[in-house]
Amino acid sequence: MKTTQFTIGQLAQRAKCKVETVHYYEKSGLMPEPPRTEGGHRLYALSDVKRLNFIRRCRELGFSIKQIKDLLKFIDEPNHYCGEVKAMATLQARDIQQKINDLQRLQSGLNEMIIQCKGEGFTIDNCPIIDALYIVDEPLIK
Amino acid sequence: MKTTQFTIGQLAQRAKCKVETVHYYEKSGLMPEPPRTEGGHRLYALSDVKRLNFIRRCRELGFSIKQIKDLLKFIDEPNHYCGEVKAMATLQARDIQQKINDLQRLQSGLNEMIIQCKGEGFTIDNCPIIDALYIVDEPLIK
DNA sequence: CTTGAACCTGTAGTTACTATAGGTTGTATA
DNA sequence: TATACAACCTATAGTAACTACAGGTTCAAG
Repeated sequence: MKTTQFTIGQLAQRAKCKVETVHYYEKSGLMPEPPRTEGGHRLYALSDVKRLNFIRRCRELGFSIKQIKDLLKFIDEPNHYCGEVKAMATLQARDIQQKINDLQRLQSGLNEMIIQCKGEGFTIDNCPIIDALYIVDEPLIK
Repeated sequence: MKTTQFTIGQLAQRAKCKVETVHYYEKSGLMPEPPRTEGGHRLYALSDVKRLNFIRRCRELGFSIKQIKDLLKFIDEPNHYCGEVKAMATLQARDIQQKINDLQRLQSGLNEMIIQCKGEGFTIDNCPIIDALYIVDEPLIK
C-alpha cells in the first residue's frame, strides 16, 4: 500500500502558495495537522493538495478564513447540503458585485479628474485633481 | 482675529472618520501635529478639515498611506507640478481597472458555479461548487 | 462641586498573510 | 564516513491600515 506523500514544500508548490501560509492555515484550523516523519517533518497526501487548492481558490474568490472554515465544515461533516454552499456562494457573488460597483464609481470619478488635468506645466495650485479632493465638503461631481 | 477651531472629535466628524484614525494619521505623518490647549487637547483649523478630507478621499480611491504622503508633499512643497499628480492618478486608475477586471473574472466563474448548483436537497458529494473548487488541478472552465 | 463626555497616551488587537532567527533534518556528493 | 546545502522545524515579529481598549486627565454643564 503506497500512498503518495508530499513534504510541505511540495504541497505548497502544487497548491501555488507559500510554506509559511500552510503553517498559517494549519494554525488557523483550515488544514489538519498531518502525520510527521521521525525527524518531525510534515507528510501530506494528495487529498491535502486538493484541500489546500480549495482554500486558495476560496481566498481568491474573497471568502474570509472564517467563511472557508464554514465551507470546509460542510465538506468534512455529514448532514450538510449543497443548498448551504449555494447560499454562501450567492452572498459572496453579491459582495463581489458590490465591490465592482464601488470600484467603477471610483474609477469614473478618478477618470473625470484625470481628463480635466492638463498636466505638464501647471502648478499644484491649478490642479483639478487636487482641487476636487482637497476641499471641505463633498465634491460636486455626480 | 478669530479663527475657527475644532476639537479632534469635531474634526473627525466633519471628515467622516474616527478620532483614532486621526491619531493614526498624525503618527503616520499625514496630519501635522496641531497646537494644543493648556490642558493638552488638540486644536484644529478649517484647513485641517480639508486636509483630512483629502486623505480620506485618497484612501477611498485606493491610494496607500505612502502614496498619499507623496501627494501631500506635492501640495505642501513648492516646485511640484500638476503633471506629477496626474501621473500618480493615472497609475491608480490603471490599478483600479485591473482590480475591476480581476473581480469580474472571479464573478463570472462564481456565477457559473452558482447556476449549475441546483441547491435544495443535494448532498455535498454532488455539489458543483465544491466539485469545481476541491480538485487537484485548475478548473477546466474558461 | 459633581458628573459624564471628550480628550490624552500607550498598548494591543484585527485580518491575512509574510519574514526572520536560530536550530534540526534529510539528501547528495566526495 | 564526512561535508555541504537545501528544506524542514518552531516561535516571534513585521506588514498595512486601521480599530479597540485601558487608565488617567480635561472640559463643560447642571
